Amino acid sequence: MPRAAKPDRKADSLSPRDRILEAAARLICEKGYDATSIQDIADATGLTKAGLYHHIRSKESLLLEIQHYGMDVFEEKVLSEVVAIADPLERLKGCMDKNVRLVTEGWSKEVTIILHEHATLTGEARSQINARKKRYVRFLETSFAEAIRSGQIRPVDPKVAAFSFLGMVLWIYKWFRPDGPVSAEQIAREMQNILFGGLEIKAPPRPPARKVRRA
Amino acid sequence: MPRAAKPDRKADSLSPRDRILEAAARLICEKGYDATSIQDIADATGLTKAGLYHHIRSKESLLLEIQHYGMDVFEEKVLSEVVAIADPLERLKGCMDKNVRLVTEGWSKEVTIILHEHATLTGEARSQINARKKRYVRFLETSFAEAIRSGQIRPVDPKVAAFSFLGMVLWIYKWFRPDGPVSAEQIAREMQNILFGGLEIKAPPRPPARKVRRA
Amino acid sequence: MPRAAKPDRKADSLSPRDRILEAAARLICEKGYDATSIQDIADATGLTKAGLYHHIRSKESLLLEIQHYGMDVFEEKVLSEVVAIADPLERLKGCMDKNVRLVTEGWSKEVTIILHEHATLTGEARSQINARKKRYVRFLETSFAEAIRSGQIRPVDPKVAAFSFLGMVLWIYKWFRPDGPVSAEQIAREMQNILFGGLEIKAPPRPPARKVRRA
Amino acid sequence: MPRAAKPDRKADSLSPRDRILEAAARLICEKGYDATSIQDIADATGLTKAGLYHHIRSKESLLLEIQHYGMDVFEEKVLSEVVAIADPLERLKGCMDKNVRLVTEGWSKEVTIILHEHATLTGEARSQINARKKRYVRFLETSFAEAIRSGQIRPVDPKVAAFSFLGMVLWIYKWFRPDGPVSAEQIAREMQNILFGGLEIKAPPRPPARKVRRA
DNA sequence: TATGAATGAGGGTTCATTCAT
DNA sequence: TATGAATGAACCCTCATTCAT
Repeated sequence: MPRAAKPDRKADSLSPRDRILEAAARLICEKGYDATSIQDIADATGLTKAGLYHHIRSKESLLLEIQHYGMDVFEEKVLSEVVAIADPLERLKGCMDKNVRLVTEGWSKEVTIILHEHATLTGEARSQINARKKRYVRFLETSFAEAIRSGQIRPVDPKVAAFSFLGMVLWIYKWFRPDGPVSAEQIAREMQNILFGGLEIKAPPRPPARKVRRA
Repeated sequence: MPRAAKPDRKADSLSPRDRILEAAARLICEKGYDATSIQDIADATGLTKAGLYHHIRSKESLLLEIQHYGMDVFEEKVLSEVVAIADPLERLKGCMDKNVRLVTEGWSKEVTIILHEHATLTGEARSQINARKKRYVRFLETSFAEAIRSGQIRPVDPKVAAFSFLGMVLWIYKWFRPDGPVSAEQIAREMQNILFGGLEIKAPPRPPARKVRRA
Repeated sequence: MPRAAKPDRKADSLSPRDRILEAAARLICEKGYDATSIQDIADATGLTKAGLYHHIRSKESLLLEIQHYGMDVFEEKVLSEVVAIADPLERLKGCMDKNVRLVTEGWSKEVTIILHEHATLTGEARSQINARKKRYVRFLETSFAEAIRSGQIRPVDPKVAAFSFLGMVLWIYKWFRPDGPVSAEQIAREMQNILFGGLEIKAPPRPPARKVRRA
Repeated sequence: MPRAAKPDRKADSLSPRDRILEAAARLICEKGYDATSIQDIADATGLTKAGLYHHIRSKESLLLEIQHYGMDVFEEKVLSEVVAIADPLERLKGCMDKNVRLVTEGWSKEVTIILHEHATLTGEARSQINARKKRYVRFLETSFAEAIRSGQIRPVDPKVAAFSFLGMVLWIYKWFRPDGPVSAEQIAREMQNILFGGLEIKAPPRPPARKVRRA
């Protein structure tokens, strides 16, 4: 399993194991799991097919590992950065910012695979990944519920809110192009604005507003 | 063997052709295009592989036909219902409502396939479908831009707004279960609320502002 | 079986049967027997595959019939024209002339098929055609032997002479193009010249030769 | 499994690759390309179909390789042996001798395939082989033209002469049987005799000879 | 570690032929 | 006669995986 804490001199100094994961992720992301053959991965790593099997147990285990790795990165780059934020609205905004950047900046391969090959794994492997995904959904749901209770955002269904958040953010992998007209920063800013700029109850307004109206 | 003498509520009275499309859509939706074999589809329709080829030209043509059919339904059930709405905000709200219902009520198979197998078709076939998809994106972008110009919603990037809309709505296919805790109606209502209830510039503020300007 | 004695107003007035044979011959000549499907022949005749089977017994029977028909035409246009010639050398020269014309002028399709699909038929069907071919070889051998006995041509092996004759003449189907630089007439004349102009013993030499034998 | 420790006179010591080519050539020669299945070739080599594909790229590539190999052998055993002969008539006679021996002695399989499957290859592969064939035709044409200019043979059309030469010689593959009544040597001798014994202008002898006799 | 060779299973597709209508 | 539908057998080829070396 690739550790994030590494000399990190880029792809050339990686262990064979990591070079395989790297190549597999690239190919599976580009062509899909079924359309990527073991031969493709062997070619991309300069190994023979049989040689490859000294490093991996099976094609499916590769996919599982890539998905776990993607979740590792996600949890490191997104979740762990925001879990400690006490204010639920700030937590959600931070989460959106980090998540947009993850999807748009460099880790899109693994994320794309997790999203696109969501039904390829089966049995235990599938359950493992699904459990990790559900943790994230629940984290979002909980945060939305908190923000509603605290009066920071309007009372909406937390589940629908969480999946709306996810849909907006994860859908990005289907249309974003790094060399396109919209930058990652713009997307992060605009999406925060779109979802929270409206959703959010503009703090002073409401209670005063009521008072004013009553007056 | 299809007997004509039957109550025939649904699938039983279809032409062989349509029964094949129906079965193929179901299987491809469930397992993915690559994981669905011609044998699977033959089994599901009670034909032999060779018999199947009496009705279709190739596996890929099946996928193309399903996707075109999905786009047909989409354009009939969603686009054609809202294009004539003059008010851009109402148009967008109506569009969201119709689209959510399409995704949640019965046509999800074809839509799912269009979304999930977005890179499976190649060449001319792929271009055809992509062109139809892009029409929808542009329709949304344009509507958002109009609504911004008319002052009905806050000034956000129309492209990001359009893809946020799409992400929210289309992502539904990944999590919605008809027998789940959230109904299709709820989703439609809540998502309208989430995206426009916030995005929209609340009416009261504006009139005074206008009056002031006019004054 | 197509009769040669017909109104002969060309392809349009033919019986379905003959239109099938005509189309099959054309296609099999162009693409080969294995590469020509029953569907191809059905398409070319405007029939359905099943309709075709009302007129023919099997694909192989079609090939047999075409080959028999080719042999019919050959015997009518070549053999029957020259068998009665008493002088063996004149007979051979006439035979070459007729044969070259047959191969180059209009009946090349059936002849090509007989030559190219010489191993496609099996069993009884193959034997039938082979028997007819062998008759021709023996006819040539006999004629060469006669011409040698009569002192008209030099003493060569009649079998090799016969197959040389055949090779020269039948090979034409591999290289002749009606719109090419060499006309059918030229070929006929030149090949007579090449084979007999040389082979033939020029008049004067002969008498001495007899004397030698007598001595 | 190829064991190295063996007397190994012929086929047994070949590389798997060559054993495949050998078997394929034999089968394709016997039954034709279309009628020879990959399964046939696999059976003949003791491999499975999938195992076969470890050594070859496709069925068509096998045919191409066989044809190129046939041309290689032809150029080595025929062309290279005679190109250097200065006298054009001697060159043609030598060529006929070598060519007859090639067709009758052991290399007939590949030659037969080149001749019979002349329309099976397509595209680039076909062009490659055709180019090599055409070189030979031009070589013969040129040699005939030279021999005519030098007054060694009577003035005939070089193109027709070249194709007559080819027809005689190549047709052999259709009728020659190693255990038949005519030996390869006989064929070579007789065909030289038939084509050149007559074609050739008996140099000074004839016109003077006549005068002398008359005198 | 590494590999060449091999394989069983299965992929999509085509074929000549049949038969109820 | 004619046909739409169907089929069993075969087609070429690819796959993930294994194993002796």
